Amino acid sequence: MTTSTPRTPLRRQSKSMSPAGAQSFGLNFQGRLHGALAHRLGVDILKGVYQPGQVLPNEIDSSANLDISRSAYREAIRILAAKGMVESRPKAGTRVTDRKRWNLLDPEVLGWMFETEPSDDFVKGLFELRLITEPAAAELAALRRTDAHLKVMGKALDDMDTYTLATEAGRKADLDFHDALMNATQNEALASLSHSIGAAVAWSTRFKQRHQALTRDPVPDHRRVFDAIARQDSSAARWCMESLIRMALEDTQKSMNIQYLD
Amino acid sequence: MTTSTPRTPLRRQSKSMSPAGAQSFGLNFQGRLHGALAHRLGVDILKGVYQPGQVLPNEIDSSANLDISRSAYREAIRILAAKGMVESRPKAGTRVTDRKRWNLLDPEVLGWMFETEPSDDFVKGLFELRLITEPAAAELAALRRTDAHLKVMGKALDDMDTYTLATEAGRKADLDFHDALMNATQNEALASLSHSIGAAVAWSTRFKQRHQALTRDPVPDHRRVFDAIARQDSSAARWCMESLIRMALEDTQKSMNIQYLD
DNA sequence: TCAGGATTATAACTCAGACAATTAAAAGGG
DNA sequence: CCCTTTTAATTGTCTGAGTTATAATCCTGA
Repeated sequence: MTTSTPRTPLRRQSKSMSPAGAQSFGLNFQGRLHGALAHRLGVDILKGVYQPGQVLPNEIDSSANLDISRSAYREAIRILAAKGMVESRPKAGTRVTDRKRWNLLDPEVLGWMFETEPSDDFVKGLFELRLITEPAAAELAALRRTDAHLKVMGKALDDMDTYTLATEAGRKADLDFHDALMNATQNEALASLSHSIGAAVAWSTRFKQRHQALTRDPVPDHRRVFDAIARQDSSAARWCMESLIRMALEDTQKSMNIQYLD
Repeated sequence: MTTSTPRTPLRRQSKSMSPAGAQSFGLNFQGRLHGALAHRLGVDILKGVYQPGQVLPNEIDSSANLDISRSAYREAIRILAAKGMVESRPKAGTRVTDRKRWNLLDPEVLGWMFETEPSDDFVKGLFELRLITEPAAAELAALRRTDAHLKVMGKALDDMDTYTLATEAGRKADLDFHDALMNATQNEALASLSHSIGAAVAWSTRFKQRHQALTRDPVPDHRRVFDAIARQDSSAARWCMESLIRMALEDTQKSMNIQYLD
């Protein structure tokens, strides 16, 4: 029990068959060792396996234990450092930074978050943030949208209808809709934020799907938002978006708390 | 003129005197080659020296031209990739990703943004985002703050008063105030967002300082927010925060446009 | 006993050169 | 013209060495 065996084989098994299972399912970063390791370490940090303040074993030992080269290991650490999760200094080692410094809104970090069961508080916080930003965004979109934006949103809405949130294509359409809406706000910073949150929401949607069949058809809610934006009714857009998010929150909470109640 | 000379000497000049100038002034990442390079490339991408879709010269040539090792170069690229700014694939090379995928709210990226004169639109967008999130945050803080939060905020406020925004200590106090406020909201995601934006605001404050003496004493505005939160008056907190940001926006715009007008 | 400066040991950092794996693009075959 | 095979360019990975920064220790002197 001296050498801990890796939980899942970090690297693709020598020359085995192609792993269509994970690769095709939105989990990118596969096939690159440094990415895979960053992923694993990131998840471990988020799970608390490595706690803030704790220093990781040094490069030599770590890479040896993981049976990868120092280069690959270092690149993984560089990725985590770029996301504010670790900090390396000569002689002092690499230590997990304080939680406040983590870039929780980084799309990849959010993805890692939803890999495990995210804490109830965090999900609530995320929806709270959505309730703050997205209605405001809808309002701006209603004021600034062009016909081009409208067309993209309409297309996405139709796609959501034909496929559903149960399919990958449907979830992509959902993302497209929100992305187009954010583009319509003409605010890059806001768009960037919502892009991140959107990714997280997509993860949570998958999460919901796993735990219970989707209760509600989300398309009508979306269409109300769309219509309001189309007729440039900013206050209606705000209100409809708010109600859309509240619905989603309700669904999510139902599917999450179901394991706590009874 | 075949080999382009580096603009600033990426690496510390062999054994010259210590560079207290930059190091002590909030510019971290110095002294680490990969960090310095990521910084330079990041700024170049943001400036449009490398445009989205463009592929960078390959690792071998790049590292040779920059006179650094491939490892250091690769780690720099890994950092940029982690921030969504580039994407590498074997045979295809490393290309600058679409602007929409950049993590503009990453604190480091925001820092790079303000390194050069950021576009007027971007700054406006940032303030728009502040106007959306921070009043809402103040409202939540008023509802959820504990005495401990209040104490920290009060301390920061006093510090802002004694030092001013003209000093590093004063700007830090400003950051502390906003950070404490965000902690009071008990919303990690919101706090993470505001931490990023706060960093950007600090940069823009420095920017303002460079171009004109600060016109207004910001402490009274902050104190009004503080008082509202102290007495748990959520709507007042929202309103005061909104007005605080509008003032800051006004100052910033004045100092930015001054170079266009006459 | 303690403060401050020199020393040391440890970690990250950088380097060089080789080989492997991936894949876009070209070549070839039906 | 489409599909398959080959090729070649590029990133990815590995190894092993030396360098540099710095936390911790030791030492000196007050």
